Amino acid sequence: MPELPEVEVVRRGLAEWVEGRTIETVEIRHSRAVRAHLPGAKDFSARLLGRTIAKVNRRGKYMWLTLDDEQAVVVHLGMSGQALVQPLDAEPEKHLRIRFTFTDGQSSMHFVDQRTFGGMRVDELVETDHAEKVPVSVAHIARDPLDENFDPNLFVKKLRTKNTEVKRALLDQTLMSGVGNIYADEALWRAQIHGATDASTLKVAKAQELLRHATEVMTEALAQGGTSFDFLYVNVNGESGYFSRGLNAYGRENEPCPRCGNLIIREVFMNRSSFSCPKCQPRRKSTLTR
DNA sequence: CCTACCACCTGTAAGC
DNA sequence: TGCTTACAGGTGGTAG
Repeated sequence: MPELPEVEVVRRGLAEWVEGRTIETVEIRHSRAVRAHLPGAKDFSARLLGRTIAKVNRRGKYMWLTLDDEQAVVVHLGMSGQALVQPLDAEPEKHLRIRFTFTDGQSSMHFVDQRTFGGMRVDELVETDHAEKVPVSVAHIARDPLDENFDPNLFVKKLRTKNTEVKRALLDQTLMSGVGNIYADEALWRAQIHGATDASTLKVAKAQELLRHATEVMTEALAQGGTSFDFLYVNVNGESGYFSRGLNAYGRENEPCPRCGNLIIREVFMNRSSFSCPKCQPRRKSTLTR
């Protein structure tokens, strides 16, 4: 599951089901799922056996299971990862990559990932601003707009210094995290900005408005359990979210724009699809210097 | 330093 | 019915 709302849905589920539980067994069924753990799969398991999960945290699209003040298990879902809470006797899913059981003998945690772009690693925690600790591999990720210490003015400032297109900047997780292809298109539609607009040409007020829309659309999506087009995007109980019905542009090529009725178009940008309304979000001539 | 590109995978749907 | 091509909620490494 990918963007902030979907990851937060999973984080909440894990917080409910695994916080306070002690890991009894770790089964790695596909080494690629722990490829980011450089000391290897054996070391990964060894570091987890007998450890208790204190808390489940998130920044942007990254989650981590905090073990203590020094260490955490980073969980990244990539394009197709799922974290599921399953009964002990559940049939292994086709793409089950990692399985944890706990000493209470209750349910197990399954990390399922069709495309294996996601994975887990055990990481040291390092201190960031506001005396907060994050895993080393998450330290380069900016705070997301649902983070109480997120600084809107800092984001607006960074956005406006970028010599690139605004959609590319929205997807840059070092400016603000959590936004992916769906919510970038939805925020741009709400703000009536074409994604190819030079980020540096946005007025402060327009940049603030764009940020507000990004925050609002992700908050609304979270309240609906996230966006699911299929069973790849589900919560820890395997249930889909309902926000796909709240999308105004993403995936709606040739459908009328809910605001003006013109047909939504699809364009290829950064080797992926972008959806926009040609009337509400007119493309302007770029002055990007390259 | 900054920005742009694409490889990394598996599965599905559409086109011929 | 195949076979081929395009595409899918992300990102890290690297080339320029």
